[in-house]
Amino acid sequence: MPEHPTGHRPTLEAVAARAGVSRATVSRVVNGGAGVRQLVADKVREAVAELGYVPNPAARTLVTRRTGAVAVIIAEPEVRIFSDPFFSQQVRGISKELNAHDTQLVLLLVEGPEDYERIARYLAGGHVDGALAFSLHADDPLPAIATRIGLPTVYGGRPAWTPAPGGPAGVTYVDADNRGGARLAVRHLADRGRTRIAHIAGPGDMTSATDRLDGYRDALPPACPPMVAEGDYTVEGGARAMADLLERHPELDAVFAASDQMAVGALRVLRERARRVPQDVALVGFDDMRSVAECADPPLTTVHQDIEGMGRMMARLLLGALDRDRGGILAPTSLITPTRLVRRDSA
Amino acid sequence: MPEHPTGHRPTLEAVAARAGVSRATVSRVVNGGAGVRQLVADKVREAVAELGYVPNPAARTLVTRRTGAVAVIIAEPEVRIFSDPFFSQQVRGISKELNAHDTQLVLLLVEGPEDYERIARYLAGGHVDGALAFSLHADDPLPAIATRIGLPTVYGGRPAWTPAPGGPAGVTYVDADNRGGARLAVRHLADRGRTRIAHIAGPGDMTSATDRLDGYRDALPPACPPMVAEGDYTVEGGARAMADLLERHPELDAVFAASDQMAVGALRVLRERARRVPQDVALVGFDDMRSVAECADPPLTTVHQDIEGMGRMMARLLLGALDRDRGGILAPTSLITPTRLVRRDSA
DNA sequence: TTGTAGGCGTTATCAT
DNA sequence: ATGATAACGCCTACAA
Repeated sequence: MPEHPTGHRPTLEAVAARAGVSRATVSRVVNGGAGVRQLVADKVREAVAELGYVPNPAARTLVTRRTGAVAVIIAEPEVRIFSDPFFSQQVRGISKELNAHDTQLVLLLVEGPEDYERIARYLAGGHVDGALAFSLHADDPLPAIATRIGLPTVYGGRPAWTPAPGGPAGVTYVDADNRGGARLAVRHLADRGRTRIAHIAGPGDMTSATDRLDGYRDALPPACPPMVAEGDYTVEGGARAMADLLERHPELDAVFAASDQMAVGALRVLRERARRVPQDVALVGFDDMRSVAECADPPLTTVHQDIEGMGRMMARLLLGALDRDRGGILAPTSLITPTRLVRRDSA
Repeated sequence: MPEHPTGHRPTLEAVAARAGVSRATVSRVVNGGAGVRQLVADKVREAVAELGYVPNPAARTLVTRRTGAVAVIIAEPEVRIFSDPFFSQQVRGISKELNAHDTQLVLLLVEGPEDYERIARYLAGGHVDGALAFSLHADDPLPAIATRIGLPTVYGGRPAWTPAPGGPAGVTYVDADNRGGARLAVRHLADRGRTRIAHIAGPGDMTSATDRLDGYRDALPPACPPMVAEGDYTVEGGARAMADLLERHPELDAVFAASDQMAVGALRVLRERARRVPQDVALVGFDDMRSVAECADPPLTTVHQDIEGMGRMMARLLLGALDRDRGGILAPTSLITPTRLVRRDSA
């Protein structure tokens, strides 16, 4: 196998010379080889192998105007991305789908507001053919940037400025059925005979949190008054919310937490206050992060969502738009993936 | 602010025409503007702004032979990457450093052995100027690929085929002082009067695990017999190892676990067996993953390492080599970052 | 089916 | 200090 650790790599020209054909023919063979005689094609492929030829992507991009890369933009405060396997899974799904289409993943981590300028410049530069963006808060400048540049973009999770699922979106996004999943959780609690069902909600500026809160309200039995405390999707936040809830509503007999992490925090506080789970207080989480839910004590009953699958869908949607038309008009579609309840021991 | 959602973006040519100068001058201004009269430079910058000109990276790469991107290659079985904030932190450190140098991060996730062909092709294609690679097992094909292609590469964690730290490396890598950290942990246990100190080790084919095991052996008091069980860095693995240890050595009064995750698993088993922590069994972890160590019950005493810092160092080493010489001979250096003990309640 | 030739947008080497 | 002009490596009409 030829090597070119230093010095210059062979070009189309070199392969052409070696195979005794023109550059055009080599190009055809390299790009699928339609319309080239079998015999000639074989000769070219041989030359390619002998010389260890690899196409120069920059040159290719220059003429085709396609980079074969998409950006994955993750803007999230440290606290979450550190402790949350959520992104890892979603990125993994994306990566699988992109790999299958020979497309590269350029990771753009947003550390602070000042980064958006850099990111805008990058996207405007035409380094990538499209973008996948996550967890946008209401004031996120990214959508405006993407729109201005005309960059096909798929969002992960319903963007905050978007009407509730079902309504016209204006953008393309993939999300779990947060509201439906929350209903599942609360209904399960009610079915188990609980009548004082509280909710530990996520941050009010995230749609996953508000959608789950809506689902909680939907499914709450008429006789049960809403009891809600807001956390921030972290273990600590869940613990604080639980303490708050116990203070205000000592009579509660069930809790639906909007994330497994918060459920774990709640678990800790409940144990400290000597409330048994599930006997005294039944608890249901959300996310079904196995490393969290299964290892909790007791293991968490929780709402499962296919995170990796959502990542794959995002990539698929984008790739579809990319090779359908190169202008990149992405039909505003929202794709909602189903959730289901996973019963373990906490409820 | 001009937009080019569709149609063609302005080129150097257009800017030159608008400013009434040559392409060469515009190029100079865009690239720092040395050797151009102030007046002319300003005129050019104005034209750039008016037209919303952004350089075409492909064209630039074609002639400079630099992409301004580096690959981050992560090869790890699902089980870890899902539950481990380790990579997130390291990637974050890398991202920060790369951003500061206007360099892009291309993420290459290795799903299986069959992926190496794809990755080799990608790296050989000259899409990136260098690579950062993680957690290589002994038989990983990546180093051979990187060497063959002549791609400057920095490794995260001592590669398995490499002699113990201190010896000649042959490659450049950044690692924590695993051995020293393990000594810290065991010494702390001994100082607290423990005389039967066991160890839950990580996978035998990872240097972080074997180095920590070596450190355990180093610091073990002469009177204390080595008691070791192997886990796999996961909560479950830690639980199994702990159960195993208790079976074989019921007399143990302290445990040093090679990761916080495994320590959490151990914690669960100890509680099930009614051994109090730290009274009956003192426990020290490794990693100081805050989300894990602080939230454990009791909070874990553990060995801290600066994971994000390690990521930054990796990037810094690579970038340094990249703009020092463009051939990319990276002096084989190993950089070992210090560890320290963080005392909480488990020991 | 194959070859010829032009151009993609930039940097870099010369002159001037 | 500035401007021509030649690469850089590839794709793609168009011609043969």
